Amino acid sequence: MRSAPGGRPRDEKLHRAILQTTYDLVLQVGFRAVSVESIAATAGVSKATIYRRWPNKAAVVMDAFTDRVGSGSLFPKAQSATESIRLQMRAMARSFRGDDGALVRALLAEAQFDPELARAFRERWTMPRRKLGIAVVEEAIRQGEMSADIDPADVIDILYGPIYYRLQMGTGALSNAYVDRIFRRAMKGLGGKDRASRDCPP
Amino acid sequence: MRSAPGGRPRDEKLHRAILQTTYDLVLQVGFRAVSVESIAATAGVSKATIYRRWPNKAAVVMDAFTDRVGSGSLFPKAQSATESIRLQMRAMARSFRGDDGALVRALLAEAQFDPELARAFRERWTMPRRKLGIAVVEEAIRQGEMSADIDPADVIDILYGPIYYRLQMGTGALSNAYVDRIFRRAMKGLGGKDRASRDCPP
Amino acid sequence: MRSAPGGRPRDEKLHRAILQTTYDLVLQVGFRAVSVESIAATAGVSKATIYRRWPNKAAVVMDAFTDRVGSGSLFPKAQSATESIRLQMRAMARSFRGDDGALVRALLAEAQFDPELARAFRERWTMPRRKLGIAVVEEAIRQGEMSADIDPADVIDILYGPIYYRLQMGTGALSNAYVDRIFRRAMKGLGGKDRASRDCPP
Amino acid sequence: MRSAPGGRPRDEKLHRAILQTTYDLVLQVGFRAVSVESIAATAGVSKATIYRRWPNKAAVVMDAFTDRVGSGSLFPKAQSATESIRLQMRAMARSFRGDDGALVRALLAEAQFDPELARAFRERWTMPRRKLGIAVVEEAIRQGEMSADIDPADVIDILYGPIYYRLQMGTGALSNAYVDRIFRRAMKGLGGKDRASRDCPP
DNA sequence: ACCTAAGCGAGACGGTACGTCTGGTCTTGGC
DNA sequence: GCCAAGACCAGACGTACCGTCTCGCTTAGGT
Repeated sequence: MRSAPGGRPRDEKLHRAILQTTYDLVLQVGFRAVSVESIAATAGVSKATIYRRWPNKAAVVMDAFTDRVGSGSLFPKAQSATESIRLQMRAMARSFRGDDGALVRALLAEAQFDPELARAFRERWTMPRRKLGIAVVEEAIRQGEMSADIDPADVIDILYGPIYYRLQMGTGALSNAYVDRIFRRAMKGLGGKDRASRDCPP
Repeated sequence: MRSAPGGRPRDEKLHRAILQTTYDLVLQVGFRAVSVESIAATAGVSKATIYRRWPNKAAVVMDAFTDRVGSGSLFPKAQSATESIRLQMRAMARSFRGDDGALVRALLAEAQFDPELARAFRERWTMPRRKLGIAVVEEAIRQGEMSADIDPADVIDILYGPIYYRLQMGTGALSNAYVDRIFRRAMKGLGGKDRASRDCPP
Repeated sequence: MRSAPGGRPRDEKLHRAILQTTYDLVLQVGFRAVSVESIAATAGVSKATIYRRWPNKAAVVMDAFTDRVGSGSLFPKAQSATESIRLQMRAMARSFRGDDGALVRALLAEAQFDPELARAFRERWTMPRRKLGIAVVEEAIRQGEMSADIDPADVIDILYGPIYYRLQMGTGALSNAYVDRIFRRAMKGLGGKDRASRDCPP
Repeated sequence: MRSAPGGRPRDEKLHRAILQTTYDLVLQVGFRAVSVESIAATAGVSKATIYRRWPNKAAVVMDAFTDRVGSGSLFPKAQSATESIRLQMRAMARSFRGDDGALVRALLAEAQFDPELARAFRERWTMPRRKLGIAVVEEAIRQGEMSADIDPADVIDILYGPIYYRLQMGTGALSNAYVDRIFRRAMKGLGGKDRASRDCPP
């Protein structure tokens, strides 16, 4: 078994510089207006260096983004699991109101045209968050805060679907009030007075 | 006010031919791969003719799409208002599984980069459906099928958010089963024990 | 029978501007250092406009060159046909000492790597001159100034071959004295005193 | 004389391997299509190793070429000095019809853009051959086969100029017949009537 | 029956970015 | 200290679309 055959290693400083530049550029002028050429020029790097490391602009931006946001401790401690979820929803909405919102919108949009990016977005943004969320939901179920007969993944969809929906549709602000309303309503259910008789078709 | 001094009127056949060609092309090769040039060439029309009528590709595709789907009779008759909503959710999921899904994904994605398209998408796709949906929700409330203290718009977000979420995230299939699960769970609420006894007695 | 189907005609001013710019650039910085990009930038023209009209840099330079030199009245009037040839050889040598020399060297060199350019060079530079030269040689033969049993094409090769040779090899200056020497010697023949007996192998 | 101060000596095997690879590659795909990278890759050598030994591609090819052809025994023995020249012209034409022709064309062409290569080509190809040729011409003059009042260098130009001319212009094949015609005509001179009676009596 | 404004096809144009390629230099770690 | 490997900067390549424009031709209305 012979050792690796040599060759100059990639320059990690460059990596960081490119991602930083990319992040800044995207926020300044928007995803569409950023080009690989502008990233290269701004970062003082040749285009080839970028294409050696990423297949296209979207991949660079994806990296620049996930480098930033990480996948860290997302669910704040709270009195209960459900309360932790509510706070996390608020935190996500808040971040969507800022720079992250623009990036998530752009990346999620671009992913609709680029299967590889879609995969990356799912693996590096969506799924880590879903997994954390599902764990908290399971805890909530264990604590009896949520029904036992529930699929945790559905809970995530019901609670977070509306947030992404507003982010993209622009039907209204992603305010804390909105988040709280959605949360409360989803917890209580939409059904009316005598709902028991109706919402359980045989 | 002077009268129009003559001039040749727009050719309506062309309009239809262009939209038809556009629709077909987008389905064949995808939104990204379609260019105004390819539409013009395929439709046997000059680029100028297209740019005389639409500001850019997205607008043409938007027209081609809404021309097709209309905003017609969306909520099927059913035993109850809530049941009508459920059936409509199923219908939307079904259409999202087909060609419409690809188009809605592409248009919604593109709209993230194009405020004008975003406006058009909202006005011609999102809002008509929301309005119909809200009306049905209001009817449901009147009938006591849904709580009186609810914002109908939130109901729409909670029920449809998850559908768009899956459409774009690709976290799972938009099956009827999924739709039913989301619907039932949203109606019942996510909350646990203390309400479980009322929800679905064995 | 309908007329040509329209379309915007090429802008002739642009054509001239591009060729002029190209010519100037090549003389300033040399063939190799000129790029299509620099031509476009200097001429205030987009790259696409150049590529719409020529397949590559060499073709532009070829055009720029032949546009300049034309294929005009090359053989000056003189007392005799042979004298006309000598004067033309001097004229060519003189032009090779100037800008044309650099261009002919570059184009002939580039043509060694580009069959299409080679064809163009032959058709637009070499052959027109050869044809004129051959006609004058034929006149010389008619006038008894040159042997009757001679292939005029060989005469051109013998007289002009050395000029191109010096142009490219750099073995010496293309002076009038050199041209005259080559001309006189070629006319008289290389053979010595008793050459008749030797240079006609049976 | 100081001893070598340590350090690893250059690997001569590598040198030969690189030149061999280069030669083969150039013949296979042509001078233009060969890059230093392709030579390095094919020879299993790093680019740096090549750039450590030669300044650029042309220099490598130049070496690969002269390594092959040498400057060896060029003028065959013959009955007379002039006949030796004729046979050498044939030999050169034959070699130009083969692989060497392609290489000489490419190198001479490239030399038009690269003064250093031009110098090398002159010193290692052109001048050795010219010197040998001039010596033979001087011998021919001593033997009375050529005029005494002649510059041997001009003889070389007149006889070999046409061969290079055809090699590059592509105005016709470099056949033995062509060579013989040029040789005979140059020996006899192009001039007409008054000398015709002396030249080749029937 | 004109007349005239506009529609139309064709396609040239200035721009801009793409992703690829090569040239020549430099760096790392093994031998 | 040479080597293979290969990262790096620089910058041209030729292509593809964009959205605008100009050119002549055609075609309906208004008079």
